[in-house]
This record gives sequence, structure tokens and C-alpha cells, in this order.
Amino acid sequence: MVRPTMEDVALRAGVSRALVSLVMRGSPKVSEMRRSAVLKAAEELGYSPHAMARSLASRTSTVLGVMVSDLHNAFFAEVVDGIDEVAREQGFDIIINTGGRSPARERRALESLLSFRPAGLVLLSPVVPGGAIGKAAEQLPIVLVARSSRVSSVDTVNDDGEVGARLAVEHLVSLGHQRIAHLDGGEGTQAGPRRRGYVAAMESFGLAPQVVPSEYTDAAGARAVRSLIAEDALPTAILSCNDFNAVGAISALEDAGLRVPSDVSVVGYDNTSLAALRHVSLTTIDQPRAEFGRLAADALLQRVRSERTEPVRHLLTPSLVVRNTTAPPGGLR
Amino acid sequence: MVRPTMEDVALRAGVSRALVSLVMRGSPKVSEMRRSAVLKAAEELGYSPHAMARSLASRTSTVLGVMVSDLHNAFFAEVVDGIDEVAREQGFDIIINTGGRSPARERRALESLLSFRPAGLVLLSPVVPGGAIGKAAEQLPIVLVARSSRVSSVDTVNDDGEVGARLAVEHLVSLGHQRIAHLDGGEGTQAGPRRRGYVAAMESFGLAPQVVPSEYTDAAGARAVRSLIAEDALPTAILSCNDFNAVGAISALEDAGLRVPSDVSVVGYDNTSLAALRHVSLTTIDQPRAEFGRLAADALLQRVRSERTEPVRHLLTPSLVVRNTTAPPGGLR
DNA sequence: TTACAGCATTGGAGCGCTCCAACCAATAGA
DNA sequence: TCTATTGGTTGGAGCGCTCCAATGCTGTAA
Repeated sequence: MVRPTMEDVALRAGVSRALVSLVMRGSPKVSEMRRSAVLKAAEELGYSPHAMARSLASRTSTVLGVMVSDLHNAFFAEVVDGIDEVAREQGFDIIINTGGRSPARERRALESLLSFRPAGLVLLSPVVPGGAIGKAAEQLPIVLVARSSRVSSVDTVNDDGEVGARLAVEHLVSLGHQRIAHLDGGEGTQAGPRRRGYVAAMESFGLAPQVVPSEYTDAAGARAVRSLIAEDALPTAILSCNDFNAVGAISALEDAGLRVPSDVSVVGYDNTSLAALRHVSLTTIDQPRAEFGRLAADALLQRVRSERTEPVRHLLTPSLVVRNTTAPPGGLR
Repeated sequence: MVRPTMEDVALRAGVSRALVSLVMRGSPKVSEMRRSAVLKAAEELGYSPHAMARSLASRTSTVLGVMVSDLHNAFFAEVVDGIDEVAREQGFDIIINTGGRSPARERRALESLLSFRPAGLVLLSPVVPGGAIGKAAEQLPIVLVARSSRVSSVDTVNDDGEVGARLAVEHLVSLGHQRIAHLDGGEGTQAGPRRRGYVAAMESFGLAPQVVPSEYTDAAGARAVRSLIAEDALPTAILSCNDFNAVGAISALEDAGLRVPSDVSVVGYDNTSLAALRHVSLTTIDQPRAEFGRLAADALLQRVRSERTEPVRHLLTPSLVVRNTTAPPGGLR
């Protein structure tokens, strides 16, 4: 249960502690003979450097902290993959902590992450108030993903929800739809841009927008569709605020004896793994998630290396993924 | 960008560094007067303790490392929730790292986690060879979740796949099914117990087991069903190795013009959020995931506090969740 | 009065490492 | 021959903290 230290390795290799340190950091000014002797001793003892002592002594860190607001959402997993890829390439490690969607828990996660004095922090769709982020940003570089900020010391990476919604509308219009409703995400992150993009796109085609209040869950999607049916206001196509909502909408449509896509077309948003299941096969808007992560890590590392001080605002363009829930409206066939 | 140290707080509060340390650790032997003076100074300076320096000096850690083999799988998110809950209660923090399902990456993640010298480690369904785990177990307490081990210094928490499979078979038999096939998980973790439980349960009812090779994906489930149809060997009920496989199976059945559950019943395994979607509404086997996490954290903390040395092997009992993909076989109605 | 607890407080050593100035050949230049 | 130069190596200080033995106090018993 007790790990060997540099001192032990030095003793065994018959050199000084400082020399072991040089070898461990891959310094070029060590003779081949000593280097191999040190490496051998380290191997035999099962030595590996103590990251904390190292970071304490060097007053630097090779760790990037990542706070994931919700581990249950696979969206973030892919962003983390992107971050990890870039961090690894540049010799950084990442540690993750989760906020469980609750501001209090998130705050604690942030504190915990900060107590490790990482080189920088990526916050994935955080729900803590902006003030807390601004305060943390005084201590280290911070990048926000899927959340905007006006703080100039903070970089942001987001998808362009307006473009995504427009893509969906254009797709539906090109299929011949004119009555297209939007099941709105309400307070949810990114619901605003998606709604605005939908309304703008509809108006640009001279069509009347129909925004239906809803939420980011399948139950909410189903509820919204039932209310549309009850009011006899069912359109020929639906643009949901996300994939879960879309799946709920589809199931309510089917319950009502309607068929997707022959009677009603449905488009989701996010291209979650759910959408790709053949049983669902949902037409949806894809966001380049891994790219989010890569750009976030790049931006962060630039700040860490003090290569840049002006903020960066990445706005990535989403793309349309056509599957089997969209078709021309029934009347046109 | 520079955080204040204990020295700064001590200076401002007009006390010694050691006294600040006592206050920060909530020692009872500090006069109320000094305590509030220190707290006030800390507050004003925005001081928070340096976790690494603390752990270096105290030769202890209040951090638990968690390695998640696959962040994309929501299964682990709930286990992490359970770990987090218990750790927090007992004054520990957790840091997460991910192995991305690849042994090489996982090894690196393990190294990275170890370099922080955490008090202990929870490995969620790791794919690294047992040797690496055993070696790490010489350095700190380790608990394995969703993976078994014979190493006596390692605790394990698993679900009883045999019981789960039996529950599914019993449910189907009670509905009147006699021809029940199992779409097998092959090499996947926990596929073995599930298969054994299925075979044993079938035999205990005097029924002939029908094990069909498959995998833990929806595409594999669909493929397996198509091959059953092609061979004219379709049973009246299917027990899939997991939920994804089940959803794939359902979609292939529907493609073939069969209806679920009136023509064929399908049971999944894992009770993922997918299964709960109304569009899917899958009968499945639920594992107490958060409980996995809680037990794992408890076991780990016992070891950390040296309260126990003999290994613990938790085997949790799963339960059946009946939804809308199972019904009596068509012939009986 | 002295002695002795008991309590709050403090300085110093040390955790495992990095960094720096100093050092020591061995070789090169004059 | 003497002085520089260079490449390799080393001891010591110090990162922010904890822990411990020692210190100064007050209050109480002898």
C-alpha cells in the first residue's frame, strides 16, 4: 500500500533525486547510461510519479477539469470524447465531475474541481449562475460548451440552433409541407435559438408559424400532440425541440391511429443514439458533438499557454440527418 | 489568476499558519474569537484550501477515483449517482475518468487516476486485464462493479444475471409461452450468467432452451430475428440480452409484418431509459443501479478506513418491469 | 508560594516533487 | 600551458499544507 518515491528510485539507480526527476520528465540532457539505469530502477520498484507533488512543486498542472452537468445524457459523452482526444495529444489529462443538473451540486462539483488546481476548466452546459462562473474565471481559464456567456475571459462553444431549425423547416417545405408546428423546449437550454430559427424560417417561406409549448421529454411531446389533436389543430409536420420530445410525439400520433410519416412527418433535434435506432429511425438535426469537445479543448489550451486573451465564440453549424419519419404530406401523394 | 494561501490568511487574521489549518479542518480546540477572525479573513481573500497540498502533507486523501468504462452508457451514470451520494455523505469527493471501452485507453485512465493518489478506486465494468487490476489493488483499495474478480483484496458488486433471466422466463411462462428463445450477448459482460439463468429456468420448466448468438446492439438483435424467421424457427417469445438488442428485435419483427406483443413477446434486460419511452415501452429486467453505486462506495470506504480486510461480494437481485411488449401467445387468445 | 494541570497557540520539520545555481569533468581554443 | 566552454550531474530551497513537540497562559490544588 505504499508507493515508492523518487528518492527510492535514485537510491537504487545510484544517482541523485534531481537526475531521476530529469529522466521522468524526458529531459534530453541526461546520458543514455544513466537514463536506462533510472528507468530500470523505476520499473523494478513499480514507481510512477506523484502527480500532486509534481504539480505542487512546478506550480503548473497538466490536468484539465471537465464538469458535466448531466452524466445521464449521452450528448456529453461525445463532447468528452472530443476533449479527451485533444487533451491527450497535448499531454494533458482530464478529470471529470458531475453536477447532476442541480445548481447546488454543481457548485460543489466546481469547488471540488478547483481544489485540484487544474490548468483549466471546461463546463458542459452548466446550470450554475453566471456570477459563479465569472468568479472562477478569475482563477483559471474556462470554456463553456452549450451555454453562452458575455464574460470576456470565458470562451464558448455552441451549436447554431437557428440554423438547425431552419434546416429542418427547409427539409419539410421541400417535401411539400406548409403546416408545420414547432413543439417548443420552453426554458430549456438552446430552446430559444431553435424557436427563433423555426419562426424566421417559416416566415421566410411565407408560412404561418405554430409554436406549441412543450418540454425536452417524451411525455411532454406526447402531451403536446394530444392537445393539438383535441383542438383539431394538427399540422402535417412537426418539428420537435429534441429527439425525446419527437419520440413522445410519434407515440401519441400512433396512439391516435395516425401514421408517421405518411399522415404526419416528425423531425427531432440532437441526433441522439435513440434517433438512430431502427425502431425509431428519426429524421433529426445532428450537432458535431466531438467537434464541440475538440474546439473547447483547443480554446482552453490556448488560454492555458497564454497564447490568447480575447474571447473566442465558436458557433458550429448543425446538419440534417434524414431517416424515416419524414415524407411528403398525405394530400400530395 | 493567483489564489491566496494559508499564509496570506494567517497574516490577515493576525494568527499563525497552523491555527488557520486547524480552523480549516474544523478543529474543536480553537477559540471562537480566532475562529471567526480566520473565517472572515479567508472569506475576504476568497481563500479555499489546496486539496493537493493538503493530501501531500497529510498523506491521506479524501478523493475516490471512479473509472467509467463507457460514458455513453447511461447505466453508469446512475451508478455514479449512487457512489457520489455515499461519498459526499462521508466527506469524500469523487473524480471520474473514462476508458472509452478500449483497454489501452482504460489503462491510461487508470494511471491518471492513480497519479492523484486517491483513497480508493471504483472501476465500473472495466475491460483491462485482471492482472492490471490486481497490481493496482496492491496500492489502494479497489471495488469492481459489473465485473467479477477472484482477487481477495478486491470487492465486487454485481447483479445476479441468473436470477434476472429466470424472472423473465417465469413471466413469459406464466403468460403461457413455451417456445422462448434467448438472443445471447456473446462475449459481453454479464452475458454468461444471463444465458445460464435462461437455460436453467427453461429446463426447470421442462422446456427446450433455444440460444441464438447475438450481441448487445440493436442491429444484432434485428439480425438475429431475421435469421430466426429465415430458418422458420421463430418462437412465441424472445428474451434479449439487453434493451438495445430487444429494440432491434422488435423492429425486425415489425418489418416482417409481425406484431409485438400479439404475435411475439419480447423482454429486454437493463431497464435503460430507452425501455421506459412510451414509444418503446419494453418489458425488461431492472437492476438497482444507484444501489450498486452505494454499496460500492460503502465497501470502498470500509477498506479505506481499514475496517475490513476480507473481500465482499455483493450480488444484487434484479426485478421484472412489465410494460407493453409481453402478452399471452397468439394461439392462446 | 510553588507545582501542575489543561487549554490555545505556534514554529519547524517534512510530504514528493521541480527548479536553480553551482559544480565537475572532459574537451576545445588560445 | 592556462582558460573557456560544454554537457552532465547534484544539493538545497521551496511549493501549500499537516502534524507534532514545545510554548505560553490561565486557573486550581498542594
